[in-house]
Amino acid sequence: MKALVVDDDLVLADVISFTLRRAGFDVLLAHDGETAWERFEGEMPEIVILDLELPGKDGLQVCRDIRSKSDTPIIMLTVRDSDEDVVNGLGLGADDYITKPFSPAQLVARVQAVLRRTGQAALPRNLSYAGMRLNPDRHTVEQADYEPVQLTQLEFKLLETLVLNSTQVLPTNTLIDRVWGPGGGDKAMLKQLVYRLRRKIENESNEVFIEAIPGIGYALTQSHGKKS
Amino acid sequence: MKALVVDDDLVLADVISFTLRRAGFDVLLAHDGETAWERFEGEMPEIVILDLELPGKDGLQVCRDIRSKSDTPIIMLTVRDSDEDVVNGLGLGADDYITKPFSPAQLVARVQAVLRRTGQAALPRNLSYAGMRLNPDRHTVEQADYEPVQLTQLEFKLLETLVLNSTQVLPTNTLIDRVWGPGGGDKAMLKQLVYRLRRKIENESNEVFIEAIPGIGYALTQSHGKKS
DNA sequence: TGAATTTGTGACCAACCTGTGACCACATCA
DNA sequence: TGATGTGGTCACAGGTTGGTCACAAATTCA
Repeated sequence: MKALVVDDDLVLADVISFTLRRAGFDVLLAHDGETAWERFEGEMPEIVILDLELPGKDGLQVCRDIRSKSDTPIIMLTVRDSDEDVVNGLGLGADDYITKPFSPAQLVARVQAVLRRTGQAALPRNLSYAGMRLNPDRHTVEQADYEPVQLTQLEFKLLETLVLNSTQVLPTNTLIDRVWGPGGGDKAMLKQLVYRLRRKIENESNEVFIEAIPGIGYALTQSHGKKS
Repeated sequence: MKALVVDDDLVLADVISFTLRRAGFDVLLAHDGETAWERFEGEMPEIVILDLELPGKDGLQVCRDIRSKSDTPIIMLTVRDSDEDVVNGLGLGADDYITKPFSPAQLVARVQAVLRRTGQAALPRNLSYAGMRLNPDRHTVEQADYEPVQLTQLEFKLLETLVLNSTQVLPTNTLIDRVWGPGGGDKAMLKQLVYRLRRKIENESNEVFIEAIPGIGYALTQSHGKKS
C-alpha cells in the first residue's frame, strides 16, 4: 500500500514518513505541488497526505487536480484551523483533515479509518450478491445451476467493484479509477469491458445484470425479468 | 436521511439539531447513552453525532455498542483533544472526530464528507414532494402507481431545484443559473427544458406540475384539480 | 519459440440529449 | 389596431453515449 506525503516542512515530512512506514506503508515524498502531481501520476498511491501550505502550487489546487483525475483518498494537513479551510477542503473532495500539531498515532488512526471507509483496505473474501459468489483467488464467479465462469483480471475487478457497492450507482469515472487505477483507463475501455463481462455472467435466468444509467455510470441490479 | 444526535448539553444539541435540519436531515435526539442506544435500535439513523461526555453510559461504550451492530457512520464530538481520545475513538470505528468549539458549517461539511465516503452520499437524499420521490443516483423520479421515470442531467437538475424550493417561485434567471451554471443557459433553453420535463413527469393524475408565473419564473404546485 | 488468451483500438449503429429556429396563442400596451 | 414580449409546441441537426463487432497489439503460457 503506497502513500504519498506532500509537505514542504522536511522535518515533519520525515516524521510522517517514518510513522507510515512503521505502519506498513510504502511512502513517496514530495515537497511542492508540482512534484506532488508528478509523483501522483507516476506512482498512483492509494492515499495522499497533503499539507495545504506549499510553495508554488497551492495545496487546495493539488487536491483539485488529483480529484479531477481520481478518487484516491486525500487527508489534508494544516496549521490553519479556520472553518473556511475545513469546509473548502472537504468540499473539494478531501476525505479527512488533520490540524497540526498532531501525534503520529492520530495520523495512522485517521489513515486507517479513511482506508477502511473507501473499501481499499482489507476487502472481505468471497463476496456474494444475489446468489452469485465471487472467488478472488481464482477469479471465478459461480451462480446456482451454472458452471463457474472464469473471468480475466479486469473483468473480475469490475465485477468486484460493482458487488462491493451493489447498493449504489457507480459513476463512470469511479469505475475507471477502480479498475485501471488513476489515469489508467477511459470510457471506451470501460464500455468494452462491460460488454465482455455481461457476455460472461448474464445467463438465461438473468438474475443479475449490469444496468447502464445514462450519463452517470453503471449499477448492479436484480430480477430483471419483471418487465411484463 | 435520519441523523441521531447524542449530547447531554441541551443547548448544544439544539444547535446541532437545528443545523442538520436546515441541511435536510431528520434529527433524532438523545441526551444519555441508554436513550441513545434505544433510539438507534428503533430508528436506524444513517449517521450518528456522538458526544463523548455523557452521564451514565460512556460515549466510547455507545460507539462500541453501535459498531457491534452496524456500520452506521459515527462522528464523535468532544472538548477533549488528547490524541488518546482521537486514537481510541477512531480505533473503535468512529468515522470522524470534531473537537468543540466548532462551527455549524464545519459540522455539516464533515457530515457530508463522511456520508460521501460511506457511499450514502450527497445531501439531501431522496427528496420528495407530493408523493413524488427523486433518486439522485439514477436521476429517476417515482410516483405512486407509475413506473420510475428516467430523467436527463438537466431535467433532473431542474426538478431538483424546484423541489428544493417548492415553497417559492423560482425566477427565470435563478433557474437558468442553477441548471446550467453561471453564464450557461438562456430563456429559450429553459423553456424547452420545462417542456421536456413536463412531458415526462406530468401524468394523468396530475398530482404535481410545473406552473409558469408570467414575467417571473416557475413554481411547483399540486393539482388544484385539473382543468378539464 | 509459437499458440492462446487478454486487452486496447477503431468502426458502426441506434438511441438519446440538447441547442436552435420556427410557429402559434395569448396578454399587455401605446 | 399593431407591436411587443412571454410561454407552449414542434421539428430538426449535431453531438454524445452506449452496445456490438472485428481486428491488432500485448501478454501469458506451454
